Amino acid sequence: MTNALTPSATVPEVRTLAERVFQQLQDAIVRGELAPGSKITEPGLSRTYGISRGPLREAMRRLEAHRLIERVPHVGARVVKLSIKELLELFDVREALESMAARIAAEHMTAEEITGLREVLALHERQSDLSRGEAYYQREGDLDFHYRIVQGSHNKMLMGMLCDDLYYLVRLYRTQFSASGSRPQRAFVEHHRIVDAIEAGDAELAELLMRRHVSASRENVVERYAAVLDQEQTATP
Amino acid sequence: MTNALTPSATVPEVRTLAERVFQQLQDAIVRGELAPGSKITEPGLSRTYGISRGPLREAMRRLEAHRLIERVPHVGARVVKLSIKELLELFDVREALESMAARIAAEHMTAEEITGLREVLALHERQSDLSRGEAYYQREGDLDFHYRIVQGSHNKMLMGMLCDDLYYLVRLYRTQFSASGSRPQRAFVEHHRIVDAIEAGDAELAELLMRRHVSASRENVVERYAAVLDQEQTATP
DNA sequence: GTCATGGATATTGTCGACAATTAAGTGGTG
DNA sequence: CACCACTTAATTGTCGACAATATCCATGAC
Repeated sequence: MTNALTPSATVPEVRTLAERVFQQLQDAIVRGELAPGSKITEPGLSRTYGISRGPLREAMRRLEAHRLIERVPHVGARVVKLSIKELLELFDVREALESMAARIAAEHMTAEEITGLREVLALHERQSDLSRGEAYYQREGDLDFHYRIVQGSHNKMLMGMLCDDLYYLVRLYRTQFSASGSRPQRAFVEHHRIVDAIEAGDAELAELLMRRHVSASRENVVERYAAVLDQEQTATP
Repeated sequence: MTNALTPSATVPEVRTLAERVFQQLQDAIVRGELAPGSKITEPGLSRTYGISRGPLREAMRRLEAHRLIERVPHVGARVVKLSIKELLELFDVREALESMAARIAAEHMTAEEITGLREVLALHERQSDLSRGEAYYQREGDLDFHYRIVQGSHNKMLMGMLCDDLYYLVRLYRTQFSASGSRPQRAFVEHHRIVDAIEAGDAELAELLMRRHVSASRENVVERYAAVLDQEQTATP
């Protein structure tokens, strides 16, 4: 299976210009090269990527549909900038969808898929031993884990919503809030328990554990955000 | 509040051609005027709606993002045709998202919104008394109810996913599977109980009830589908 | 000094034409 | 009769130019 987390590995089979520039823009936004909240103009991007405005507009439409940019008619487009409120909304949606995905995955995941899931877990454990505190890979690994569970649900609609839309926002939030890897080992334990439940075919438990897992991640964000606010308070009174 | 279920009432403030034709196409698809699975071509639609292909393509991109049409590069686009499998997937997603919406709504819905919700319920009850078996309005009313709860969550991401995307698919499925209103009075009771839970601020209960409500609706679809299959079996052995 | 008004400028929206690709129809051959 | 190659037609992808709209800035009035 190709690693779903590296779409930048240019597949030669990109059929259309609009599609290619869409992926490029998506990548640039998620990586933070296009700053959140910054205005993007059609002539500018047109020059940057060396294409006409036609395909570019289609790419922007797709970005808009994926919630990576926001457009206002006759005004322009800006890279999305998640507020803390919107970030928490994102976590609520994730909690709902991913817990459902875990439930269905527990019922429909194949033995091979479960094996692959365990391998991902082992790989992450090794990486976390080697480069302790190397948050980036941990986080990417975390998303890889969630990725595979969603795909294990074999529910195309779920896969589309989570893998094609929300997970790009999740990665964007990491760059935007510069979220370093927190609560590392605890997340590992939670991941293991979720896989155990899936392997046992215990749909209800898998759902509950995934729900708690996402919820805990959400609470972690809330705490970190509160800490940042508190620090700003004391720093500039 | 404007009725969210009648987007056909042409708002004079449609800023752009692409947006207008997008709404027109969306309406035509949901109403069944464009048959599910039928191929739609750009020159054809361009002539039909009297616009050039530029804005038309943008409208089609939006329709694709909303999962109302499916496109293949260099080949063309077809109106989406839900299989029974995809329909059930849709219900799974609805169950996840709407139960979450009910939970949040129980925590954040204002008194005015709850009053409006009760009025919708009363209206439906009157309509169901008057025109018994008039499934269409019952079903539209059902969606109106769900609509308001999602909006009561004040979660823009949830609202976008459900109201802007999934509910159009739900309406499409009705035309496609010619789903007449089944289990009418039972749904009413469930609706009432959900509102009661929301009004009491009981988030957990509201979530549970909504989950059962959508799940029951899903099971109803499964039964009806099985019945249709069975009928076809006996009819043409 | 502040606010309103007007025009200049840049950006977005729309259009028609050309190029690239696919699907279909036609003819020929084993 | 079936199958394959080629031609042809239609559709999609892409481009550059023009029109419509919003933003910005300067000017003037109160």
